[in-house]
Amino acid sequence: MARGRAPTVKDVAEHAGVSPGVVSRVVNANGSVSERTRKRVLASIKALDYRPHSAARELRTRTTNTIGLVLADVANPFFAHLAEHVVRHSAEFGLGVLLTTTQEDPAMELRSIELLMQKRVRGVIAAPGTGNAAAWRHMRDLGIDLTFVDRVIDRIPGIDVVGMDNESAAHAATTALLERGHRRIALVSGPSTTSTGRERIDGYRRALGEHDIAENPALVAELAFQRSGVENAVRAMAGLDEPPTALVVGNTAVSAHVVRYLQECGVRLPEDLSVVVFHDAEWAKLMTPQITVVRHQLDALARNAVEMLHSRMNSDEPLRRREIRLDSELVIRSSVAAPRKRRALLET
Amino acid sequence: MARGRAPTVKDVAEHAGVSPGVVSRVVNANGSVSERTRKRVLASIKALDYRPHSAARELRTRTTNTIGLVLADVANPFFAHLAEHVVRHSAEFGLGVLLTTTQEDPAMELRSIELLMQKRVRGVIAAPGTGNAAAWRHMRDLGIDLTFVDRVIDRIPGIDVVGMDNESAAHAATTALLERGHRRIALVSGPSTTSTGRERIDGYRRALGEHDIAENPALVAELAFQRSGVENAVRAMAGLDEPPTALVVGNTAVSAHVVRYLQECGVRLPEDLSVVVFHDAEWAKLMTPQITVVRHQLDALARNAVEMLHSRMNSDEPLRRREIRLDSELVIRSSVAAPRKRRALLET
DNA sequence: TTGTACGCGTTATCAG
DNA sequence: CTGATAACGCGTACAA
Repeated sequence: MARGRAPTVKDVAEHAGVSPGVVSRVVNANGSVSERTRKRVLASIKALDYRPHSAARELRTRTTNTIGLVLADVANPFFAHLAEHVVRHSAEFGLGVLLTTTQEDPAMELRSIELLMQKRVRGVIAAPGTGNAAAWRHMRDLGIDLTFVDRVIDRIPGIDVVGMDNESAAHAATTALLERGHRRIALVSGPSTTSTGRERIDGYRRALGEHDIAENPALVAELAFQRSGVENAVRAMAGLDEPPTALVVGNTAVSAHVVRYLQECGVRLPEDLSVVVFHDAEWAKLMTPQITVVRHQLDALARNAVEMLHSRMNSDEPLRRREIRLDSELVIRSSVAAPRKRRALLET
Repeated sequence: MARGRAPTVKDVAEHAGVSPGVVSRVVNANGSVSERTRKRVLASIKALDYRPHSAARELRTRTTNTIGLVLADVANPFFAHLAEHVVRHSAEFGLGVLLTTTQEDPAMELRSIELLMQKRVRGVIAAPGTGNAAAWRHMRDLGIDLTFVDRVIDRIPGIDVVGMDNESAAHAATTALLERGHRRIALVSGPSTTSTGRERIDGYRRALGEHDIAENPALVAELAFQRSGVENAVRAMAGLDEPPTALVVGNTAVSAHVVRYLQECGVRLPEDLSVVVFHDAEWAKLMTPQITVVRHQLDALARNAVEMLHSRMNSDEPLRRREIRLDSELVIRSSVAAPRKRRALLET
């Protein structure tokens, strides 16, 4: 719908009987201007409902107050909370957030990157997927500051990272199960092509090793971040001659599906299976039994990401690459118990 | 971090031995250009890694491919899913999405509006709160196309709306309970200052009326979209001489808290209380019993919103205001049953 | 303290 | 089919 053109500095200047330069100085609290004319200009601005044109300003100053946020799937409660916090903290810095979603699809991620580069965003916060290392590096080389959250692509140096200490978290979760007497502990994790997947598997392994338990490959399932594959993986593990007595789910994208499928199969928690899940989603505390979770500091994660990006954006010095790892907390709930007598997990 | 300036049309033109205008025509598939030079220009673009500068283009063409999305709280699963779908469908149209969050705070909403106006976004999709009717109207008057989702501010004509048929949904939910023999049905809804709150209360009332039941004000709680107030409201209703035997929760922001508090109080579902909740969140099907829900067509909601906005953006004709109401589906699960013998709901 | 003039990168117009 | 030129709205040196 076409409307009358929005007022410009020129209009304001005319209305106030000054020159455009003066108006600019007023709105940007830049150069000096007499109090009298300042008042007059301010009045004209209000009178005309003047609003500086972002694009023009960006063009002239060669900078924006917009950042990009690239996540896999905002419908995933983990990313949803992360997004909410990032948006809130960005607003505190006066930064707008251009949100983009990839569905874990490298092609979509590439399109996101391309969009953000055209928009010349000032910086980007991203939970990177796999396969676009070159594109991310390119982005950084072009001067767009970059902060990775949650995940790392360790092939790319010079990019700040803020994530969780996944190794320790997985270690703690596994150890808690071991200490309750479990010996056959299964792990459903994300792909080991992602940093989070790798780190969580590492922590799991370390815990097993410390208890002199040989790792059983059949008990480790690397699932893509999609619903498909969940049922097969669960059935495969449950159908083993010696099925697991405990399960750690380190893949937030599928954890609800895993738990739901266990329910559907009639697996009783924690009698038949003890369960620990990464991320303290809403449902964890609503279920019966309440699910033991690894609780992340999502707000701190977001705050650090925004702050790191912001500081980097405002310093010409290419600071050394920083990496922050936040501790997670193991919240024991009733889905964890000592193993019971051996029996088949599923009636097949 | 300062980097060498990005290449411009001028650079590309030089490199290809043509004029800037030709380059522009090539990238925009606009005017006509000989195949030979087109190839050459394309090669130069690739060679220099040229990317059109969004801001410059916006300045010149007086238009953007960015829209705003204003929601209350992306951490709320309802809005999270909505956001995901909006972002995805927008991407299909080549639209970037500037996400903003208000926490149901009018002041934050106003800041969002201001940000989006400065950015001169092409259009906005918003679930508007209360108290900024004038600002929204102003935005529309300035030529920014507007589509409201989920909620309506009916004081503002000329703005497209796509929402759910809340009245029917609440009516259906209430009726399902009535038909199972419930007579004392409670309702926890959002503030009646919001359209969704009002409509859901209306539907609830109509259902009661059709069954010749007088409305009991003590059984209707209008809760703000915040956690606080949940416990008091629940306790107040449970403490009545004649406590409700069924409950409809029409406020997605607090529904999980309501259910959790009921659990904590030892209220058994559905024996002590039948429950229906708006929005089919992840946890509804994970709980024991599984919760009966009103399931919305969130993807259709988002798709319609984006499509309406897109069509409006691309037609100079100020089309008549359109309003779309999507049906919701009542998904009966085991949290609903016939009322049992009367007993106190809480041991006080 | 204020005004002027130029350039940011792009596209539309108009001659050639 | 191509090239030159102006203008989009703003900030900023520099001159007044």
